[in-house]
Amino acid sequence: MPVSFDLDRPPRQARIVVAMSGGVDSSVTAALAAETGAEVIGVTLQLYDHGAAVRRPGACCAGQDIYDAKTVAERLGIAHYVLDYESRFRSGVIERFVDEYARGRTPVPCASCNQGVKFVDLVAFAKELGADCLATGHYVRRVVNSGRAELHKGADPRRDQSYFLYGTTREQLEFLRFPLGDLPKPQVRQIAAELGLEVAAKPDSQDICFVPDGDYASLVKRVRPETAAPGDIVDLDGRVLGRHRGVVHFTVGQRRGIEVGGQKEPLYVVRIEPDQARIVVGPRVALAVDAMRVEQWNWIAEEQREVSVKVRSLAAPVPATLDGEWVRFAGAEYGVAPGQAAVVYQGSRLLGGGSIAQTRSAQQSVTDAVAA
RNA sequence: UGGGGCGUCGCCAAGUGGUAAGGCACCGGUUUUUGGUACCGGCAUUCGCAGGUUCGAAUCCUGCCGCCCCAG
Repeated sequence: MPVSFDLDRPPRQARIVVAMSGGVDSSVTAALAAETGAEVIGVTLQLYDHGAAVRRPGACCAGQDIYDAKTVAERLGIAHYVLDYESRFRSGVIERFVDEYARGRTPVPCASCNQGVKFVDLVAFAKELGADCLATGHYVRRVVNSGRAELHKGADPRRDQSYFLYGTTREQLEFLRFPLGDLPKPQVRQIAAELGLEVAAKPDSQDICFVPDGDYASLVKRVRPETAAPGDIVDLDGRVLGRHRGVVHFTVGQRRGIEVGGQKEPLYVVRIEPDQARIVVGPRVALAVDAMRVEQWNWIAEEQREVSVKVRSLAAPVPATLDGEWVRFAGAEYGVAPGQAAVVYQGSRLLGGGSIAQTRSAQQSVTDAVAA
């Protein structure tokens, strides 16, 4: 039984563009689209030089992945295009990524990728092709309620990817389809296997797609050498505890890599001061935060006051109250890093989100100004 | 060169005759389409060095080396 893509026209007359990364998820998405009887066009974005990443299993849209996508498209008998989006990806995702680190913040490149390259540029391209929709393999659900599209978490809570899609606009959402949102991952792999897709057992992607070996620090240092400047590691009172090899190696809430021993309890990064090349560390309690300021909000739904919010992709949402740009947590949150996304939910529905700009310590109730 | 104290894993630190706790750091793994967190596992055949006593010592004795403090 074919999955419905909820189109205005009968499938036989419709055209579906599928974003194919070369992985299992988007391959199955393409297969499901083809099953409807619609004309399906697979599109793969070449996002960065595949030289270094070509051998990485699970990397997205480098040489091997493009080949995999093409192979799947052939098997499904659908058209397939490869678009060179390298320069857009560089300016929209990679440069922003390194700039954020240079500011002492911790970016979410997957969110900016979806927000820009995928949902702006690719949507525009699909519309140019006269498509009825753009389908992707994200594990999220698009629910139409009273004629209006809502974005919900994926049915498989372990797989939900809505966190990375908070920047989706209402307009984009009208055009997007996520046929995997109701499926558990094992079933997706099973479908891939039944169809004989060679990517059926391909490992899930992980780490940052454009960073080979997960060594993002090397990339950032190359583009922004100042992030490699050595500096002091100080405690909350300013006492120097040690030295570090560049602010790029740290993120708020981080424990490992501080290399300061002899303590009674572990030390965590509490604050990053890029201008001073200084890392401020403290015990876990110093990480407690009771509010944060979020900027560049995007609202898919109507704004609400009482919500639940996620400050990282892997975490249960916690209750919070919205007050303008500020989000007050009902309890204390730990390791809230500026630059990460704050995503607001009501139940399974994603209401909106933005970028964490600064946090307020629950301990002293002082505002930590984040270096801008 | 008078007196006192100390020297146990990279750091902190238990252990004073019975066959080396723990914490921090570090390393590895698990988890994960961001970073991080968390969790699990690993991590001193050896206690400044050299002798001695003892069935048996990091623990007792002797000497040496090093460091700290007080007093000169």
